[in-house]
Amino acid sequence: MAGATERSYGGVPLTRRREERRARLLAAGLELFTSTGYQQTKITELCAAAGMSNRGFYQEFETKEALLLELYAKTNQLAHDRVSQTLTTLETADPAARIDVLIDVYLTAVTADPRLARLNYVEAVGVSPAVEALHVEWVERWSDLIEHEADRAADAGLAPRRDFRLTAIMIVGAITGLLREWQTHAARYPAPDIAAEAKALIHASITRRA
Amino acid sequence: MAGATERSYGGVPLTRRREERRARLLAAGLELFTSTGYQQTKITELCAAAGMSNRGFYQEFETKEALLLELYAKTNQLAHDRVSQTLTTLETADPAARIDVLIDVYLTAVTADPRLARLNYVEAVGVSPAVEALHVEWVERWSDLIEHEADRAADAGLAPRRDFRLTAIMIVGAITGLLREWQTHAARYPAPDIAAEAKALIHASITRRA
DNA sequence: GGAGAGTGGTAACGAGGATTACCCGAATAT
DNA sequence: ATATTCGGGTAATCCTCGTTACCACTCTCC
Repeated sequence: MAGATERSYGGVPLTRRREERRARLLAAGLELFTSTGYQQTKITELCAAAGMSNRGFYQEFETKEALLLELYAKTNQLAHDRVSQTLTTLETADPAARIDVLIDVYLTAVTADPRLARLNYVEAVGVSPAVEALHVEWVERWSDLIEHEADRAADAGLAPRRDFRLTAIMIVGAITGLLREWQTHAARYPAPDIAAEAKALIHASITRRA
Repeated sequence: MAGATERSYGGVPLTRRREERRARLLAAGLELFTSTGYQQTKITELCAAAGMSNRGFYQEFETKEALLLELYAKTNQLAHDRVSQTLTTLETADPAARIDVLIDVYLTAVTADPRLARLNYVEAVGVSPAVEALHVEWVERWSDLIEHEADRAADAGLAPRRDFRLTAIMIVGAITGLLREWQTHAARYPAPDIAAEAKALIHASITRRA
């Protein structure tokens, strides 16, 4: 009845083993969802790839969708953390430079592993209301960030003062769409070229006078 | 043995009835795929919505995927026809005007019914290799068209001469992504505003000097 | 008017796969 | 050392849905 103390098996405490299994399932999910496809991936396959039995899965996740949601959130969270952290170190930089860095950091994060791009921009699209809701949430978050940068640019006189909301949403959609296409041609088009296109796009959208 | 002549039932010949059923199934598919969601839609529901029995479906389509493919292709084909037809009537117009018209015609076609946007940019994403293949095919086609327009702009001295391939693909991805976001906010953002953003984006991408 | 073929609906079949009940083996505590 | 409890794997269950076999009905042609 020592419910408080943690029993360890094989010298490894419960929480650690859970973490490890969780990590292995996430890795297996990323791999299979982006090769076999999300819908086509069976729970059993997932477990096999993660080196555990069918049951192990249900110990960690409610459903396959929950695993997808976590993968999606994790990727975005990581990218967002990196971007916002980088931006705080550039507090004094000029708005144009901030935007370039923003793009670079984001693209580096999501193109480092093409599977992440495929996961986020193909496999996680239209899966379920819950996934769509999470997507919308992240679009909001990214739009806020871009809108804020656009406002800074306007303050600095680099862009006209106006409501950048729709523009920000469009930019998020555009980058998303760009990467959605990129991941099928990843071999052909290097990430830096993508970044150049994205930068041109975002600068033009914000500074346009129309 | 009058294999050539067509038997008619209820005064309606076979081919016409098939056409009508096909049309009703397509309509039901568009409706259900975009409300219930593609994956969640059962064949039985599809048939119920189309006012026919389970069997009617298999008479016209191999699988649910085939129906989706046809819907997808049809939407793109229609938009493409309109765009290319309009462009031929503008043979003499200046490149910038052609691009604006291109955007207007395309966006009008796919935003006329928000369901079309949802179908193309959400429900039909990541469904299966076949659907992805069709998507890639259409991206190619649209990219060719845009690349061609970009070359014309370059010829006219409105843009630098360069390889516009990646830019064209990006533009397709960007418009796609923009519409993917738009369809969730359709109520809030009017189509003309979207068109303005899209035009700014495409002009900037083509004329950029970097 | 009847024979025969075409058409469409109903209902049952069967596969695929998520979920869970059960059992065995491992690790602690007395 | 052994009783006790916890963790994990296997395998059966159950359910959902796509698919199709069969039947009743309608229409044409002789």
